[in-house]
Amino acid sequence: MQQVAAEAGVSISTVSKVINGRYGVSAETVDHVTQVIDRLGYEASLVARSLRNRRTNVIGVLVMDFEPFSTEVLKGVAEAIHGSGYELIAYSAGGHVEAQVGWERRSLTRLMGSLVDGAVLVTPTVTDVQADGPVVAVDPHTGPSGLPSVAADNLQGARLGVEHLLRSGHTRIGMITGRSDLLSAQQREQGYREALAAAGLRVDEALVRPGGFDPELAREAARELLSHPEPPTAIFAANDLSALVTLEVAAELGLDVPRQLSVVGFDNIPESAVADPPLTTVQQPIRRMGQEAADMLLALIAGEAVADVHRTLATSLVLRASTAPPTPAS
Amino acid sequence: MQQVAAEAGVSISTVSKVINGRYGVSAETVDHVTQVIDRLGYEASLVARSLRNRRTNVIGVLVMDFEPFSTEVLKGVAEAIHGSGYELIAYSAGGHVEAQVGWERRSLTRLMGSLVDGAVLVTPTVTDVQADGPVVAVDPHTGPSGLPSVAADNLQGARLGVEHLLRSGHTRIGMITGRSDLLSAQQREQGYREALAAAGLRVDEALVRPGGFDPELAREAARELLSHPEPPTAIFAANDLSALVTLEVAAELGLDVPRQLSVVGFDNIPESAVADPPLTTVQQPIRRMGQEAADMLLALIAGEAVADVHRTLATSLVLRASTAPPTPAS
DNA sequence: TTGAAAGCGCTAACAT
DNA sequence: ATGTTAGCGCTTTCAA
Repeated sequence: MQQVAAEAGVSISTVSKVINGRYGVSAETVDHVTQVIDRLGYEASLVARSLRNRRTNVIGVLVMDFEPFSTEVLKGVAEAIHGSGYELIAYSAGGHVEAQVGWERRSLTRLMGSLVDGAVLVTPTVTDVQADGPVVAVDPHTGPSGLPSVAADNLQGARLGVEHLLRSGHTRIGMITGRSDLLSAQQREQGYREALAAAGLRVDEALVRPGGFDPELAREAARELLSHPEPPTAIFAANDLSALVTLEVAAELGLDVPRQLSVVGFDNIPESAVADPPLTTVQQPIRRMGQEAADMLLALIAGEAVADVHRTLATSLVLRASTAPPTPAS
Repeated sequence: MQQVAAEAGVSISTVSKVINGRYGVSAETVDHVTQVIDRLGYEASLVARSLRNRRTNVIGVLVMDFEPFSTEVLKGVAEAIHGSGYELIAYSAGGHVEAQVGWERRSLTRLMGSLVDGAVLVTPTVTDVQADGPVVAVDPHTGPSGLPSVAADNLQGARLGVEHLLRSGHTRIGMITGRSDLLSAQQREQGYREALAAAGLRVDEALVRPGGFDPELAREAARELLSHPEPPTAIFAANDLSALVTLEVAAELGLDVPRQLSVVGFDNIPESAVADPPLTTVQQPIRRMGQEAADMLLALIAGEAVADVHRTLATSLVLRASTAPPTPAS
């Protein structure tokens, strides 16, 4: 900015006024300074500007790490932001081990109040944060709390998946559960139990094994289920990763999917479509979640009243080739 | 920071010293201040710190928009950054129309020199930028120029795709080309021509139609090719989007793919795996490109000499169901 | 060992 | 219409 001022032969503040379109500058000066700016390819430093201004016109997406889920949310947010005049910054503290716990609060204090006018927090574990600006949580791990939030309907999704199996004629349906400290996992298990109950079926606790959203734990759980003296004819996994592992275990044991075993997952990650066989799964509308969160955030920033601060988006069943009616013979 | 200082009964500068582990503070004071910091959940503002320091320990990924390609690069960069101690910021000016041209320079001047120590520029059109820090371009549209860059081997990829068709026995192979102002598109066309030439085949210019990487143009091109009096038995499309459109046109015309027409795409976007039929295509190692770019950037920031500043990564053929030998009858 | 003061690039209130 | 000055939150001399 100094360069521009020197080059144009005016003061720094005049340049600032030109850039920000403030009154009190002659049209002539505006022209001249504008030309110099263009010639030098100057653009105000986002940082310096943020430090001085309360408003930055930037919204932030704070993530623990850039993985498939968070980047999908990011795409949704970007779509919703288009044409709003806002810029977008996605921030990850880098996923180092020490940064694990409390990354939400840390990231928030680092960016909010400067740099960003509001933030979307993706899959936070802690939601009792307070920041000096609007914050919307996407898929909070501990459920809707103080923070406005957008999440998928895990309960309904799980019922969808299990009901599909029930309709196919399965009655002995096992489940590989998720991380018990996460609300999403609890709800998926609850949906499983509710669907069975609604069908008048009793839950055989021996068929509910912990998978912890973890491939190795899930592998163990799948082995246990399939080596049960009276094994299930279908397995509902709390996430696709666990379902994919179940597919592998079934292959190891020489079980034909879907003829001898049906498998339903949850998430619909890209890998599921190209699995062998392609996985039938419950899809979360991740992009939509990002869009809704961004819409909500924009409204919050604009000071508008937001009616439903805890939104739940419907999930849907994606039918592929890992499910079929049970074979009477088996 | 004022709060912390007040709470701890010390000066602001002492707090700063504690945070940055500077010498000249008693162990006792360090302990006390650290406790207060933890209790208040304080974290230094990234912005204020950037403004003062030359070094920020943050690297930036600058994109025009958050779409599938750029987010895939982002994932690769994130992987490479893990454990390096760097934080990651991805920035998009928002994709508004006025920001279209020259977004690379603008973003760069906005963020570099403050906020980020170095940047990865994704698919820039302009590469003659100069910033006061290292910059690496991923898949620059105009080819390797001044900027260090990482790109896929478009030439080799195109040959791979066309050679697959040739090996299957096709001799009448059409092409839907890409945006002629983009190097990647030019190279893909060149690869097509070279592969045919290497097979001793002459290129029938009537079978090379412009698709511009645009669905509508591509649709038109596909229609022209397939309504040719002597239509090709196979089509190589410059990108998956065009190939997918070609599949649609073939279906409209009642052509069976791959029995009556083989189609090969380029990119391997997720949609291609679930197309009908699943598309055989040339895959770009997008994640790897992000990783390589990040590795290079890190080395550049560390002041290390980087031998190969223009890297080209090999592409590979993904065989799916849209190709087959030509039917002698047709 | 600690604190006071200057300054990073910018904007806004104020003075000319 | 233009320039001067203070200060955003932080780090870093430098002095106490």
